[in-house]
Amino acid sequence: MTMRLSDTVEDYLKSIYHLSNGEGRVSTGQIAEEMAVSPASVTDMVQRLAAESPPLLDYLKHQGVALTGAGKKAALEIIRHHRLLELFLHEVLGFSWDQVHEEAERLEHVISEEFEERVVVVLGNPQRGLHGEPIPNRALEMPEQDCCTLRELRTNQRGRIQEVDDDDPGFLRYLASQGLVPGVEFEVIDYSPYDDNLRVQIVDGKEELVLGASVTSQIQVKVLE
Amino acid sequence: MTMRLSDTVEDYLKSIYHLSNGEGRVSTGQIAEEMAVSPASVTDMVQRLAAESPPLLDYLKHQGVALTGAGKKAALEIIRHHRLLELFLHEVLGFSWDQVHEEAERLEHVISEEFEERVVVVLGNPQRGLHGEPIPNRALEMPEQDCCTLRELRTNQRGRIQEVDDDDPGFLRYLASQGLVPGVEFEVIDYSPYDDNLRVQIVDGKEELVLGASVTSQIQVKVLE
DNA sequence: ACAAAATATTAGATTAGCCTAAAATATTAT
DNA sequence: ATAATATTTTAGGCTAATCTAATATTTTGT
Repeated sequence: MTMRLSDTVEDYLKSIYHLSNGEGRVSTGQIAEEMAVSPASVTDMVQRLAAESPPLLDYLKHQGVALTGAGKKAALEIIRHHRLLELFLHEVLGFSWDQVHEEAERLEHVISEEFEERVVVVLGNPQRGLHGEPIPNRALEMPEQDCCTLRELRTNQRGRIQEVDDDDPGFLRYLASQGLVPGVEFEVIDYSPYDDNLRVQIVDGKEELVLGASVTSQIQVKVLE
Repeated sequence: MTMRLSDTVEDYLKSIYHLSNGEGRVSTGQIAEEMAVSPASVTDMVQRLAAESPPLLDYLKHQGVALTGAGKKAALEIIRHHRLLELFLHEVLGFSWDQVHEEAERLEHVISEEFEERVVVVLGNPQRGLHGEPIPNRALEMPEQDCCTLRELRTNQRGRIQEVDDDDPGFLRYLASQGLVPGVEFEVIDYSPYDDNLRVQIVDGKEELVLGASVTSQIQVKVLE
């Protein structure tokens, strides 16, 4: 009896997916942090979701939770909605890339499968979202990704930006202003071990950029060569 | 302190608007019927809404409720969303005229003013919805309507269909199949006082149509001449 | 290995929105 | 005018989602 999930439950599943990348266990504390609710609320909720039939979470006291198959499906459905909506809001309604997240965050819970499918048709069945995120396919399978964070690269490594975090408008405007958008290729000129700064040269770009760890850890890249 | 209204509250205000046409008082029983909840739930809710500051309803025990200025504004905002969305879903995403209502019913509560405004731009600031309903303007004023129900017309009167009820997909498909869509002109050939049937000839249409009261009372028309 | 610190869980409350059953008030029909 | 019927309101309860405060468990540092 797969009941309609509340917006709140969908948000929990989505957060857990993001924290675990769909695989391992995550602590209730991490979830509380991510969702800005008290740890007690999280414990309560994860116990309820683990008690559903079928269970959406696998919960072990003091050992955190993992998504079950059903929980992962539900999370991917919402993530698919979110990414399709962000693209739709940009392409069809002209929202800027820093505005789309907030709007999609509300719409993702209420659109029908009919709406989803019509958006897919209008957009031409896109494989990646506005910020480079892979879009789960109709069968709710997430495409395999071969990436790491820019933070992990070192001097002389080259790469291509695959994906950037979509939830902070100010950060997104900053990235756009620096030309740090998905698809762009670059080379790491220098790594500074003390502050974790990277000096980066964008291919065809003008000056080099110096990027701190809080920036480089929010950019997913594919290493070239 | 005009707090964000819940979806439920918005639905109550919308129902009250529809039952009262924005003006008079409506009984708690009517609201309960319209919203498919118990009369006790309605009493509870209307008392809360009348106690808000500013009050959204004017409530007198055993005498029903009327929308206040604030309540009417809130209702019209949702109605504007609904009608713009129906048109958008049809024009941009290709939903059929009987599918749009259900989808708009959910979306109307979550779209931002930004979304609303971008839809207005894409649609060219439309004055009427997909089913002929007037769309409240940006200042949330409802255009004056000069209409009555088809049911009130009699033999030899001519008219133009202005608006049809949007909430029953089956009814809408029936109307479309009979050519009874907004803008169409017709003449009443005969009125039958016993069953309230009307014989109607559509201008440029083939055969006459015989329409029962449950159909004619859901069609708004403008009398011609 | 054990005390201190950090993290997680339980217990007890609150709020919104709904319900049913009982009581109060209006309306209608004779 | 009053009894019978309708409608409306009150009273008491339920569930989902949250909170704070108190307790329990795990992890860490010496």
